[in-house]
Amino acid sequence: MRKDSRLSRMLHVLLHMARHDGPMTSEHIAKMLQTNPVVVRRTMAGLRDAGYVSSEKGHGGGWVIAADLEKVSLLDIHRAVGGPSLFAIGAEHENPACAVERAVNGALEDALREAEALLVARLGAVSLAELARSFDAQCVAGGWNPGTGDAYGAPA
Amino acid sequence: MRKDSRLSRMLHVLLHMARHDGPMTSEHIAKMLQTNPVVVRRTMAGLRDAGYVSSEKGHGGGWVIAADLEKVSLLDIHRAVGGPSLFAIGAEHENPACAVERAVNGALEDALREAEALLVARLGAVSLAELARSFDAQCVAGGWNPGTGDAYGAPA
DNA sequence: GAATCATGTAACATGATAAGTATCGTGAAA
DNA sequence: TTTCACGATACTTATCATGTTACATGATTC
Repeated sequence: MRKDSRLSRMLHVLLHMARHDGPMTSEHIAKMLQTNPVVVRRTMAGLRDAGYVSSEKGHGGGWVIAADLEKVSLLDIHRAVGGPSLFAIGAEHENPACAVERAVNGALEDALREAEALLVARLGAVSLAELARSFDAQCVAGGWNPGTGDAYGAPA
Repeated sequence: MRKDSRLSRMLHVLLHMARHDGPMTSEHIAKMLQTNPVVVRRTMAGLRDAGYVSSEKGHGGGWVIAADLEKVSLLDIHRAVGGPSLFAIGAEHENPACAVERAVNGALEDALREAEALLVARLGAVSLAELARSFDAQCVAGGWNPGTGDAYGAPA
């Protein structure tokens, strides 16, 4: 099953926006993500509704960050893009009549619940600002300075 | 996206088989799962290849358990049905050229890896026999005796 | 105010994958 | 030899993120 990459993509965009002066257009962002401007607008609409970014039309318009990155976690972004189910596996029926099936589903859901709690905790513990700082630290450790420009010509 | 229910379904089937004398036909199993016999054969083929069940053709044929349930974990079943990806989210590109994207993916993958390790540990720690016993215990606690027959007429 | 730029939105196509279905072949038991 | 049950193939369906086209709306520039 193809994976939902909205969270990953939005984090990618937000980090670029953080080190970018002025608005970024959907067109520009789409090139970064190697996709279509409409996909960008569609996905970023969730971030706008949550107040993390804002958008302006017309000349000089585009997207800008509208929140304190220290106060927004990866989990917040996950939820802003729709908070899709984290897992690809699950039970077929919600409330099965069969007692065996209920027992099986209960056991599986226990395990999934634990894993989800861990994942939610991890995503909730990291702010966008921290993620940006850890990127900067990686750059220094790697011996090159990304400066303040876009970094998508960076060495592999 | 619709969730992969193969693990859940196979656990359901195996517990019924454990409390059932003689082979169970794909038709019979399909009714339990509210699906089609072909889907049953397709999914159970993985269990057969792994040696957890065996199948016989002709009169009196069907599926029987072929392994010690104490020695088969939920994780084993997950792998036998194809071991599909556990998560519904992930990164878009495997090895992005963009350094920011690599940093984002790395952070996400760290969190996912932890959650996956926990989930794998939980599924690996429970044997089918334990799952069957916990079902029996639930029955007793609920004040009714499922006996040795099929239990899918059990009270909700 | 006309042209241009950029977002907003609707509608439809695509891709991937589990699941559902129909059909025929094969082998075993009665 | 008839029936039963699995094995295998091919095709369809359902779902949903993603991709794409087209057009409307609003803001800036001239």
